[in-house]
Amino acid sequence: MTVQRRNTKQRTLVLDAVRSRNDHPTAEDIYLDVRRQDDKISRATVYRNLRLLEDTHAITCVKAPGGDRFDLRLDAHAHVVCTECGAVIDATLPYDESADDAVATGTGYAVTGHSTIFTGICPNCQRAGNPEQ
Amino acid sequence: MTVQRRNTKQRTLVLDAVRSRNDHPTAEDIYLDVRRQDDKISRATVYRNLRLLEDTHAITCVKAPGGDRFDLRLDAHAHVVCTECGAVIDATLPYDESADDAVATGTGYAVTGHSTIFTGICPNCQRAGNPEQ
DNA sequence: ATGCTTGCAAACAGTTTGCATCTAA
DNA sequence: TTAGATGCAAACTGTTTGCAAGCAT
Repeated sequence: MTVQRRNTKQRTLVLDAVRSRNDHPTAEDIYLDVRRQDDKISRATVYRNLRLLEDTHAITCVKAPGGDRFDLRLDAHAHVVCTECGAVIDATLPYDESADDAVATGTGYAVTGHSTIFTGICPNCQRAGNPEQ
Repeated sequence: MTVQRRNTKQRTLVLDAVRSRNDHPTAEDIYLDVRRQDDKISRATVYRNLRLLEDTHAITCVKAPGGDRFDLRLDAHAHVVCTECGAVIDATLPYDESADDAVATGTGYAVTGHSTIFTGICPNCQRAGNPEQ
């Protein structure tokens, strides 16, 4: 039987915070957002609930360099990270499930999925000018 | 003009250590390997040289959950990570450069590349049995 | 000689954990 | 009532950095 979960005010705040933004916030971003509603909530609670909501499949998590980013979308999809400012957006590219089978066959691993992260420079940072790179 | 680099014993040891294994070692793995040749080398030197060799394109680095893994291969390619034991191997899958253009066009980002990580369970861990997952 | 490199220790970022207290069910 | 959840502080992991001494060029 599955573990019992309780509906605490804090858990709801964290879930709502993730669902209220589509810019792939960090745990710290969520902490700061939630702090505005409840100035007693601790980082530990935010981290614990983000993990728990992830385990529960209520949210997903993008393993980006520099730290995990949280996502209200539940379907597998690729992301693009700006190497200048760290912004993360969804990639306009369909998730290719057939690749999982191909790699499973080729490697012998029991493949459960894959994650693709594109790197580049976002329109804003391109405009802001890039002195020597 | 490009910055001057010196050929120190430590730098050579680190490069050789990465080149002598194809199992995508962590910085700590390399540190331990190199320590066997030079018991005075420090972690800081290993980390500094790994970064420098990466910048120099002498080695590459795989951003895996739990820490960077270093790779003697210089061509872009996908990886498969075992979620049980952390083993990282090369994926049997060609790197798709056309995806970069597609995403650049779709998002407005100046895409420089992408990295794909498959997750799954390696043959060893499958054999070792997986009690309840 | 010059200045890139080293080793050491301390700092750092992101995240997790032990524990006493609190609270949803 | 009681087991899950919280807040706090401390611990932890992976990595970077300041600094004085060392060594490649």
